[in-house]
Amino acid sequence: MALRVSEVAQQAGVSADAVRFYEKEGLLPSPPRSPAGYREYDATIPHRIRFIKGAQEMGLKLAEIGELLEIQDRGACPCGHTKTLVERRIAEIDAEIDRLSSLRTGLAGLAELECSATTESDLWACEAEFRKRR
Amino acid sequence: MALRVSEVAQQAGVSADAVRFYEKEGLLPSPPRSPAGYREYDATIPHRIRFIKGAQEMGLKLAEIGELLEIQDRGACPCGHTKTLVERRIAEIDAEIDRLSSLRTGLAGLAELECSATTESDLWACEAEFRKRR
DNA sequence: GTAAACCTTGGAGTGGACTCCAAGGTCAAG
DNA sequence: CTTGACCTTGGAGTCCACTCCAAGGTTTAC
Repeated sequence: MALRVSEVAQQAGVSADAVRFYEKEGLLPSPPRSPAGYREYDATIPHRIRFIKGAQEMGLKLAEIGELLEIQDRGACPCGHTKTLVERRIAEIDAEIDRLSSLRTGLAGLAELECSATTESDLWACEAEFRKRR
Repeated sequence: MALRVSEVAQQAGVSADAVRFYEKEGLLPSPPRSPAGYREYDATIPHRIRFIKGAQEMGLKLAEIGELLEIQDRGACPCGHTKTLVERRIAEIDAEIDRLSSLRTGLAGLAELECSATTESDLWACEAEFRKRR
């Protein structure tokens, strides 16, 4: 009935090492142990791990996900807190998209340059050209 | 006449530790030393460091910048190589922008949800909702 | 009975670009 | 002559989310 660490890992799509790591970091509760000391998980744990992975894909850090889970485990709804984290993350994403967009523009201009391998065109010239174009 | 490590660092806008680090990584030549063993840089080095920082801002890794500088130091024009790196980097940026954009869409939807702190709305509900919206 | 396939633990290693530290040497000013 | 600001080196620490390992114990299959 009870799931072993690698079964949980396989169901959640992560490694057994990762499951133990999440436990060590406090994202998963310490499960009961078999007489031999093996971890015995109940069937809800893979769900919890998939939540962790989902939140991670949204760009949240393990520490942040841990906070959310902690609030949740205390019986409260962490949605307000989640919203704060999500909004902060959206702001970060917007900043990052802006940064990457202007970077892309700069690089695309650089790539277009006629910078054939003749004597005077060199790396510094490329870079000087790039600077001009900003 | 010769510049000391912290003067170079200050002119280039980096730390003295970073200058020594670049030397160790092969991005800067080992400069001549004073009788006491102090590094003595010529005036072109801050320019080289600013180039490194510029290339870094474009998202190139130190190892890649090192390759470029090595070609350059051998007297060849690294522009062809640069172009390859730049084009690869543009592709990475495009992929990253796409990823962030769809992430943003998902998160924005999540943030809009009426997920007030009543009994049944919890983290898992938020997440289930998020999954539906993809 | 033995081999394969699990499980346990603690601890080290990864990448990237540094930063910080200790323990000592050097140099100019007052 | 001492204070303080520089310089040298090697090596450790940072962040993040793991992964990999060794050295052992357990369980399962044949």
